[in-house]
Amino acid sequence: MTARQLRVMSVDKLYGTSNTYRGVTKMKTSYQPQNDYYNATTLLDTYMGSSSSINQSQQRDSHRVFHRRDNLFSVGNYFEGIYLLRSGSAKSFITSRDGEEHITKFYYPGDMLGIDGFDAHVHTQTVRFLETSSVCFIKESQINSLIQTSPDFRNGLLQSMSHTLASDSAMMMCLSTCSSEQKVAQFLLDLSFGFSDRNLSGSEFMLSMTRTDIANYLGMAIETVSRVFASFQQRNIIAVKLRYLSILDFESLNSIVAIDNCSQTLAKKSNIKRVKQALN
Amino acid sequence: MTARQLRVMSVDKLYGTSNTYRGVTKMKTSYQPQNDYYNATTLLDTYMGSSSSINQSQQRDSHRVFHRRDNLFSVGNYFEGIYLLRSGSAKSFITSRDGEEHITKFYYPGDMLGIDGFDAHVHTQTVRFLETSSVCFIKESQINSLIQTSPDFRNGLLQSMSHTLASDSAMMMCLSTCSSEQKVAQFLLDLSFGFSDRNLSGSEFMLSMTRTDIANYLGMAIETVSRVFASFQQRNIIAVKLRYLSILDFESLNSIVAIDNCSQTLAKKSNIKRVKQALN
DNA sequence: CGTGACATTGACCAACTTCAAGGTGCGTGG
DNA sequence: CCACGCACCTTGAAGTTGGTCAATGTCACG
Repeated sequence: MTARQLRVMSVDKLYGTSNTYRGVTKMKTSYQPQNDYYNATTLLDTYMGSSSSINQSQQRDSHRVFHRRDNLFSVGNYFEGIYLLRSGSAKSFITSRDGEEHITKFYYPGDMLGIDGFDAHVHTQTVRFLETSSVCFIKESQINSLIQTSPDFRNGLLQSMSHTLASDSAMMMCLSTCSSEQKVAQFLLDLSFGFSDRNLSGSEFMLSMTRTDIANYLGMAIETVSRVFASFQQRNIIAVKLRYLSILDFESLNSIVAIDNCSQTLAKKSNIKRVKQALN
Repeated sequence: MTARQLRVMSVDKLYGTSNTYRGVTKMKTSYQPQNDYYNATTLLDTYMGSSSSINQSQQRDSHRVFHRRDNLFSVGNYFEGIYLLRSGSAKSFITSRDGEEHITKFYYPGDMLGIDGFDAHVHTQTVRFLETSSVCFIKESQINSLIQTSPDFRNGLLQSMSHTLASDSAMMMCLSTCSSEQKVAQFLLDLSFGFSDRNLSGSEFMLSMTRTDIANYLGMAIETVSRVFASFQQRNIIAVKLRYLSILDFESLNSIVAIDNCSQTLAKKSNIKRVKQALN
C-alpha cells in the first residue's frame, strides 16, 4: 500500500461515513489543520443548556479560533476562566526552572482547558494548539454563578477535574512502571478510546502531535518512539506512516499493556510480590 | 551520634518547642504511630468556620480514627463524600488490572482525601493509613450545600483540586525526565516543604513510609532508593537512620534537582534544545 | 530541485534494575 | 533476658533497557 493510499483511506475513515470528504484526491497532509471538523456538542450542551444565566449572544461572543503554535495562555498568565475545546487539538506543558518543558496532556474536543488556574489564580501550565482549533471561554464570574445555579455544570466541573486526577494517576503509574513498549501501547489505546468516545474511528486516525511531542509526553527518547513504532509495524500490530496511524491488532496492543504489567519474567513477579507485601 | 541520640533529638525537633515530649527517654520508634500530634486546623476551620449549615455536634460526629494499615476506602467503594486528614499520614494507590499497585500520593494533615470519587461516584484509588490518624468526613450533600453557601469552601475545594493537578504534573515531569538522584532529592524537598508549611521542622523529620513505598512512589527499585540515600549521606547532604531523616545541606539538594535538569552534559543539553524546538 | 523540519536506523554506552547475600532493629516466646 | 523470626534495609556484582550520537531518509513547500 502506498503512502498516498493509506493517507486517503485514513482520511476517509477518520471522517466516518460522511461523503463530504470522500473522493478527495488532494488532501493536505501532516503539519496542517486536520481535526477541526470534530465537534464537541455533548459536554458543552450539558453545561450550558441547563443554564439560563447565559444568553445566546454571550455564548457566541465567547468563541475564539486559534491556529497551530498559538498559545491559549502561558505559564504565569492571570487566570480568568476556563475554556472548552470545541474543535482541533492542543497540548499543555509545564516548564522547569531551567526552561525545560514537559507535556502533561493532549486535549481533544470536549476537554476543559485551564482548570490548573484555580489554585493561585495564575496558570501553571501553557496550552498550545497543535492545529487550527476553536474554544469556548467561560469566565470566572460565570463559573461561580453556574456552579450555584446549574447542578449539571457543578457536577460536570467536579467530574472533569476528578477524571483528570484519575487519568493523571494512571499516567504516573504508566510513566514509572511501564516499559517503552507499554507506554506507547497505552498511549495509542488511550488515543483510540478518546476518538471512539467522540464518534470517530478508534482504529484509524492521525496523530496531531509530532514524534518529539510523543516522546516528551511519555518520557522517552524520540528514537525509542520511532523504534517502538517500527517494531509494532513489523509485528502487524499497527500501520503507521508519519502522522497517519491505524491499529490493526487491538488484542496484541492490549496484551502488551497487560502482559508486561503482570506476567513478565518470574523475577519481575517476585519483585511485584515484594512491592505488594509492602503495600499494607 | 548514636541512633538513640538521633532518634530522641529528631523527636524533640519534630514536635518543636513543646515541652510535653521533651526529656522523654523511652519513645517508640519506627513502625509506630508517630505523627498523630499534627493538627490541621487551618484548612478545616476555613472551610467549616464560615458555614452555618453544619453544627458542632455534626462536626464532632464526622470525626473518625484509623490505625496503620487501615483503609479509609478502597478501589470500587461507593463515593459518599470527601475527608480532611486531621492527623497522621496516609498513602493513596491505584491498582492495575493484574493487581500491581502504585502509590500516587502521600497525605499529611490538612490534605483532602477522596476527591477522586467525584467522577464516577466510585473511588478509583485506595487510601491506606501509614500510622494512627484521624479524619473529618464531609458527606456529599454537605459538599453540595457548602459549595453554594460558602465561597470559602467552594474556592478551597477548587483550589485543592487544582493544586493537586499542578503537583501531579510536576510529579509526571519528575518521573519521566529525572534521574534517580533527582527524584529522591525532589521527594525529600517536597516532604520538607510540606512539613515547614505545617509548622514542623523541615530539616528533621521522620518518614512515615517504608523504603518500598518510596521506591514504588518514585518508580524505581528499592535498592536504588537505598543507594541514593547512602550516597547523599556520604556526601553529608542528609543524615538518615531508618525512618529518621535530617537534611543537612539544602543547597546541595536544590542544586541536584536543578543541575541535572538544566546543565548536565552538553549531550543532554542538545537533546533538550531539540525538545524545546519541537515545543512550538 | 533545494531547503528545512521531521522521522528512521544502527552502534555504542550508562543508568538503573535484577539477583543474591547479608545486616539491623523490633516483637515474641521460651 | 536471650534467641529466634520477621520485616525492613543495605550493599555488591551481573545483566538490560533505553538513551545518546551520528548518519541517512522522507515529505512539504517555496
